[in-house]
Amino acid sequence: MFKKVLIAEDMEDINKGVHTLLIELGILNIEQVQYCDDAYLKIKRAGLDNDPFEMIITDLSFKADHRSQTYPTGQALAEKLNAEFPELKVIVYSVEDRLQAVRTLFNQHHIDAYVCKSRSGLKNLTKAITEVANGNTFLSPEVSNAFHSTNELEIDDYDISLLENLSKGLSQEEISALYKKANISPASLSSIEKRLNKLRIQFNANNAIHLVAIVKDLGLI
Amino acid sequence: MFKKVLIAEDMEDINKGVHTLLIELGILNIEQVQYCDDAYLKIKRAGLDNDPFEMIITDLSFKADHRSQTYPTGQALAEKLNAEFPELKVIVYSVEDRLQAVRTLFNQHHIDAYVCKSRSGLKNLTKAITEVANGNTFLSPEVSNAFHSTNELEIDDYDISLLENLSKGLSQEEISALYKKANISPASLSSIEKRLNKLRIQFNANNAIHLVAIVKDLGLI
DNA sequence: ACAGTGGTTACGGAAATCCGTAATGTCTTT
DNA sequence: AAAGACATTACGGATTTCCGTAACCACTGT
Repeated sequence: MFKKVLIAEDMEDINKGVHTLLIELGILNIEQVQYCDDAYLKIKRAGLDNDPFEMIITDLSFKADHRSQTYPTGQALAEKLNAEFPELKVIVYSVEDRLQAVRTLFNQHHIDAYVCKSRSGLKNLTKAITEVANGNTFLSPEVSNAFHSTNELEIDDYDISLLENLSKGLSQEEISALYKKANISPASLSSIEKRLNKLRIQFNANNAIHLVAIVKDLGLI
Repeated sequence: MFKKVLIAEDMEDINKGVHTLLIELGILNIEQVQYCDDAYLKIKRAGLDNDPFEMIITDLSFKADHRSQTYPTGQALAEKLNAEFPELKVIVYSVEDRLQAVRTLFNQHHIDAYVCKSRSGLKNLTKAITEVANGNTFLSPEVSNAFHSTNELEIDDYDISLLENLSKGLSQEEISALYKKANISPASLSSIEKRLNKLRIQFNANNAIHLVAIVKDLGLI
């Protein structure tokens, strides 16, 4: 089991809950921070002191306040940690249950576990910690279908970009002009229309507004 | 100070945090539930037993699971409690910081305090409890401008309903037909167009898609 | 009673979307 | 080189959204 663990979480009460859990698991050295930047600094410091953290449990969303942050979200922190401290184990503990977000965390930033805060959040967190301690990964049941799922796999980056531009208020014609300038391949208005039509069918959307609302709810954009 | 208090909150760790706070405040009789329906039943029961709760601290959002609920959200619970137990004090303790939601909770459902879960959530909750115990109301600083504020005051429930229907994929004409059937007052296509135009200006949106994307990001819908 | 204000409705034209069809282009297979 | 599959583009028409103007109420205040 781990000996030295860091908790990053901006709500003090949850912080307390996770803290007691770690104590019950027999982890001796536990530190807590309420900002991602502090988390990074503590990990950096510990590394320099040759007494590195073995694991971090972090939330995803941190409410912004007066202090401006280099790493405003757990996502940004995870990315940085993966780049600089690849051996550090990372568990994300968040209310978010958007499959796309979970996928990128695992695939791009190589986190070791993702646990959804929910009624049985602490139970799952316990499982996650023991799994990670054994060198495995862990995925909360709420988002377990993030990977071995059949659906929505055929939506590529082009689709995402299309949806993002739509949600930014560009008309289809403006998007066409933009893609022509940027040399992005299907750039004609006609192709864009066709692609959006495909997406509408795929997501059972009545119109473009509906489509954007749906994919925003799914966390695709 | 209160003697008998109920906590409704679906995440066990936060539940624990609030619980310890209440103990520190010297409140003897504390009960907890993880579902709004259970909260209602407990309060009902206590009323029949002539030993009613004096206060409830409730979250707003409860994750849905297998059990189907009559009151799926804290909002629905607050509405029911205000109608049936008007003397019961209600404190809402939630991460939500949407001003419109806070306003309706105070104006329609007559809650006594609204506290945002945040870094200083427990501190504010303490304040809220003492204020409510003295017969006052309390509002977290994060949402204190929900009332004496200049901004976004002119977005009412009608606007919200409009945006929601838009995001559900209804065309403006369909919304018009719907409102005519439901006897909702500005029901003509023309009025709906005009209202949406106002909202677009207010939110600096280029078109309806953009508008829906923005208000979804803001959490208005 | 009267003008003024603000909200609802009506209408019309420009622009954007939705949707089907068809032409062109590109690449693979034989 | 020819044929077939597939993506991209082009075009036309129906529908919807966008936006200005104006008529029609209801309500206010001097």
